[in-house]
Amino acid sequence: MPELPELAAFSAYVKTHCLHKTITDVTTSDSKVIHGALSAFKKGLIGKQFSHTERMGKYLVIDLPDDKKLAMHFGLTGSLVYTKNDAESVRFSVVQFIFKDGSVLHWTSIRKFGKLWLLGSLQEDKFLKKLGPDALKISLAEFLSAAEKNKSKNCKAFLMDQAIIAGIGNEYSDEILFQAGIDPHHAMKDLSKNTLTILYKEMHTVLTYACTVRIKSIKKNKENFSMEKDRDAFKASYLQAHRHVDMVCPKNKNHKLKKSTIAGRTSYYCPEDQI
DNA sequence: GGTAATGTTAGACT
DNA sequence: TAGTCTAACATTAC
Repeated sequence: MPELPELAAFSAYVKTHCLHKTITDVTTSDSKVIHGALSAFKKGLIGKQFSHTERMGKYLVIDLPDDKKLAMHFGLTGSLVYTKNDAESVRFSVVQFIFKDGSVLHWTSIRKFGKLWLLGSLQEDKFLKKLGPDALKISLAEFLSAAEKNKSKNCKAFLMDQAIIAGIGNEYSDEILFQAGIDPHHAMKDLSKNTLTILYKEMHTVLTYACTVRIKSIKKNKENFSMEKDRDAFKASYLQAHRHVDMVCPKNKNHKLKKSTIAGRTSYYCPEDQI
């Protein structure tokens, strides 16, 4: 689930609860999610403070002293949960950052596909280095030129390719294509310049709106927020509330959504409104 | 109990 | 060679 808007919410969450507090310990129930040796990871964090955090695509990058950084990726099922004390048990908590005041930031994950690692600079990391421009920062000109370079690529695969545009995953690619009225089966070369411009604009509109929804819900819940429970937070004209649920097209109640595998992923779309 | 699941990557394939 | 596609990863929920 964690795509660009969720990452924006995680970033806001860390800023609200975790900055400028000394880390007294780092514990984990499964060190394989930590890149490199656990001892080095702990050593790099204990006694330090988070000074700032930013989202980069689907990665969260937290600043530490001396230009060091902590990077997190959430995989399919990752989240963050902050608790005021270390006695509270948190479901699927895998890594715990314990602060001096007794509060804890839990990096949670059901399937443990995500990863955490320390890096000296952004440039040294092979994953971050491979990221394309952020979906909310890419210009229309860059977007159009990327479309030209990836003519034969399927449009949904294009949106989800982190090396082309960073931050979009399966759910939001469906939502963006739905709002743009584009059939997800198309290759990029099938789309006119005019259609590509609509796609670009919808990418912005959908992601910006989703960011406000996610940030609002993370603030409302303060601690222990869950995004899964918040599907209904999206307005009715969005696919979010209908996929998986009633399968009714938000644009026309007489249309039924279709589920099929496109670009290797489970996709939901309206065969009548997306052409 | 079988199946699918919101991400990424290595390796296979064309 | 380069672009594109598929299987695998680990675990849970339905």
